[in-house]
Amino acid sequence: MSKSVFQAIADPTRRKIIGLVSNQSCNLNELVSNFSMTRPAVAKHVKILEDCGLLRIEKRGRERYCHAQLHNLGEIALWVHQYRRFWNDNLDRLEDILRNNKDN
Amino acid sequence: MSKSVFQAIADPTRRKIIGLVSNQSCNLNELVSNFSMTRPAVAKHVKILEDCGLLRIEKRGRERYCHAQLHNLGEIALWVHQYRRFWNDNLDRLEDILRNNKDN
DNA sequence: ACAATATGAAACCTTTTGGTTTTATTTTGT
DNA sequence: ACAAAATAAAACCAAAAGGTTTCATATTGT
Repeated sequence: MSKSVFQAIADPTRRKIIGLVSNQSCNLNELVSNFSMTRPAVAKHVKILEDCGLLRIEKRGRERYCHAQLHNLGEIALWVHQYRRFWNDNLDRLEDILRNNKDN
Repeated sequence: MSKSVFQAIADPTRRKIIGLVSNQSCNLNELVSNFSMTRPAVAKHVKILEDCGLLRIEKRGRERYCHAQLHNLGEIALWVHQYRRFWNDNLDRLEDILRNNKDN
């Protein structure tokens, strides 16, 4: 069963994977070298990220290149966004400013 | 052991609780009436949210009022924010606009 | 051709998670 | 005073999560 994006980013290892591939696409072994766990463990996390669309796997010979594909994080951004008044009033001001510059 | 905010919002029930109390503070029983699970189950979720600072419990007689306290969501917003270019280029423009209006 | 490389997949294990039922405690209304 | 209400807390349980080891498969370099 495929997880939600919320569940996907709940795990620190997966967030680190996202950080790594967002910086530079790489294959599984390169990813693994950044962690102190076995390759199958990292592979599972990659699979989960792929399943929920946060990662794209490009088959290149015997290697699999992992590319960040993070537009689904928009769902998180949207959800958090509705509560922004709880921690940052300035963001409301920012929206006002955007509205006033609509015609730029 | 207290969970991370990322873990806290991974569960749909907890996100719903956040939605409910952000709209209006209420006690446990009022919360429970919104779910088809037992009160102890909801109470556990509330406890988790309280532990990671997303909920404030006000003791009022024999009741416990739950208030949203969502500034810790800023951590999520910040994390997601760094990847915004992956799903919405307009937000970069928004930042530019903000910069240009710095002295307003 | 074939050893080495990069990976997938299955079987297994332990801990965590999300739920339940049961019991106890504190506060309130009459 | 005392029954009802609101909750806390503990014991328990099944399923999911996160890891491991082991084995199989496809691709590459020499």
